[in-house]
Amino acid sequence: MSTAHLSSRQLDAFIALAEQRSFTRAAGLCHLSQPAFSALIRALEDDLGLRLFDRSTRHVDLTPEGQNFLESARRIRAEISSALSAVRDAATLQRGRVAVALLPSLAAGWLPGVLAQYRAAHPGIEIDIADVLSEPCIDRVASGHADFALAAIRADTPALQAEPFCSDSFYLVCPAGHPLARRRKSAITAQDLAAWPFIHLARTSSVRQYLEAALHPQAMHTAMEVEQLATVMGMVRAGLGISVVPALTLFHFEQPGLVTRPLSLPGLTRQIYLVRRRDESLSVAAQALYALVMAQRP
Amino acid sequence: MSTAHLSSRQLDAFIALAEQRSFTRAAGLCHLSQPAFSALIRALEDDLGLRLFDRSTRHVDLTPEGQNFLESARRIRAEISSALSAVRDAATLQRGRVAVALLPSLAAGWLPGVLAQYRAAHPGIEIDIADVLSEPCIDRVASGHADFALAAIRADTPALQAEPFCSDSFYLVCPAGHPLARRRKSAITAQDLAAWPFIHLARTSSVRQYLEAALHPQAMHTAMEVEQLATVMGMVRAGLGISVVPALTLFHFEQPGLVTRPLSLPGLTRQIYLVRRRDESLSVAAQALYALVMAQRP
DNA sequence: CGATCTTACGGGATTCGTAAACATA
DNA sequence: TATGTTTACGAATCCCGTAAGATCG
Repeated sequence: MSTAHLSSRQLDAFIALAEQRSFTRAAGLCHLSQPAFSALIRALEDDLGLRLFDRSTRHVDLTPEGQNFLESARRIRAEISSALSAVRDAATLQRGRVAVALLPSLAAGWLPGVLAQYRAAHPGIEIDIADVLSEPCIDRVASGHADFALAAIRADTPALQAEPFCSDSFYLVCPAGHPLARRRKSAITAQDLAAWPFIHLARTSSVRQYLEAALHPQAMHTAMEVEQLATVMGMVRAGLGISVVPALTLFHFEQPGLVTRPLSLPGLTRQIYLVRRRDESLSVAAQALYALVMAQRP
Repeated sequence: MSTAHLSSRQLDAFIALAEQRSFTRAAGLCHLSQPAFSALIRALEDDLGLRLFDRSTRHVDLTPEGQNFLESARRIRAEISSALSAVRDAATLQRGRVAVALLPSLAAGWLPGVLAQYRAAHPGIEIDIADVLSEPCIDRVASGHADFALAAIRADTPALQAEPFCSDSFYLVCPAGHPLARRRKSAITAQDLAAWPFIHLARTSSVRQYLEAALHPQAMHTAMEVEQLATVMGMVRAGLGISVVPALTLFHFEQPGLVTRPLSLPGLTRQIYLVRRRDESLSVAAQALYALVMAQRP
């Protein structure tokens, strides 16, 4: 290997001289004095071991080897320029990509406002949202498909790192005019809830698990078990039962004919965590979204 | 445009660090002290405007942007390396191409020995020989298909430049035992030649033109007009006539049953010129062949 | 505590710009 | 002779290596 001391300024100087065919003009383009420019070309030729230009005081022209090198030089400069602008675009958030996985409740109710700000500030960044349950959220972070996740699982492993993001209290949902709707929140107990037909989510949902853990050992009067919160809403509105859902999902229930009431039952608080890969920094685009997400946490 | 002060040493340093994941080891590979290497990486990061590595005292790892840049960096380094070795190979005559146009007589008799030396010295150089008449020789130089030519035309134009290469005297060719074969060369005149049937080359050949100009106004006794010197040889050997050919073509006539005799008739000397493009330097490969050709001129 | 990266700093090489010398049309 | 390149040289800059400081496992 030889002393490859090729700098991009030498490349630029070479190309400028090849195009201008004049040391004086090319030196001007490179913001150099003409003698300094001349030395630069000389150094390049010495490095390469041959003359790239035939020069007389009146004429500057490429040698045959210089012509060959010019093609390579142009290609290299284009590559460098493209790589440099790519990385600078990434640094200045003009280009890039960020991928987030988060719970559907956060994705529908809280996230859109945050993303609107993010997109307004950084319109060039591509955004990938995965609105999935907690477990696939974690999987996406672990596999590298997401930069970070907001999920209800405290995933602290050697590979992953979790920090508390927000806590999500639970609300009673019932038809307007329901007896429980008139109670003060402090007065509602697990037993009160058990007195009415209850619309449950599926056992796989984290909401259901939180709920059962907090109400234990009180058994609920299960009227129905459904998959979607929108279905819960419909059932409650139709008077088929009541339900309890996290605050972050209340946007589903802001409907005429429905009433929501905060609950304060011991242990009935869902914790949301922000999960990312341990010992791996976020991309600039992800970092910016991370900062915004933390600033706008519910 | 920003200050693109990207040097190939920075590229090498970046790639080395990305591969080694250790400043100390990478610095060693780059023949730098570790602090100097560290400064190099810092300067690169400052230029680009973002961090390429996450470093703790125990761990060095690429940032997401660093990973993207690594691909570009590897591609750029490969391009640079390839361009550099190409131009250095050209400078050291390990690769390249040279194209020469020259008269068939020179190509058959004199050139092979020269080319054998050239190829032995520079086996990597591709050689293109055009063994054509003078006019196409000049055309090839003018059109850039040949680096230089050896031809019988003094082609001094604004674009072309000719220098005398060698002079080619003429020889009588006749069957062994022919009366002229016993003469002393000084004694042979144009009239002597005119007394015998003469095998001519075509009027388009430069040999014929030289011959007619030198013998003028003596009219020859034309027995036949053929295109190829080998045909002339056959005809003369068969006793159909005599002929006069340049010394450089005598290898055609070194045959049993034939005799050659130098002629010294006034003006009967063919001048060969080396023709090249004016104000354009020869490639290194062509320069080397040029030097050899001049050193070995007949 | 040990290995490793960063900071501090003095010396040396590189490179710049001005000015004079040189070359060609 | 005029334009444009090269050479000469003092000065500013950049870069390297040694040594001390900081940090993480």
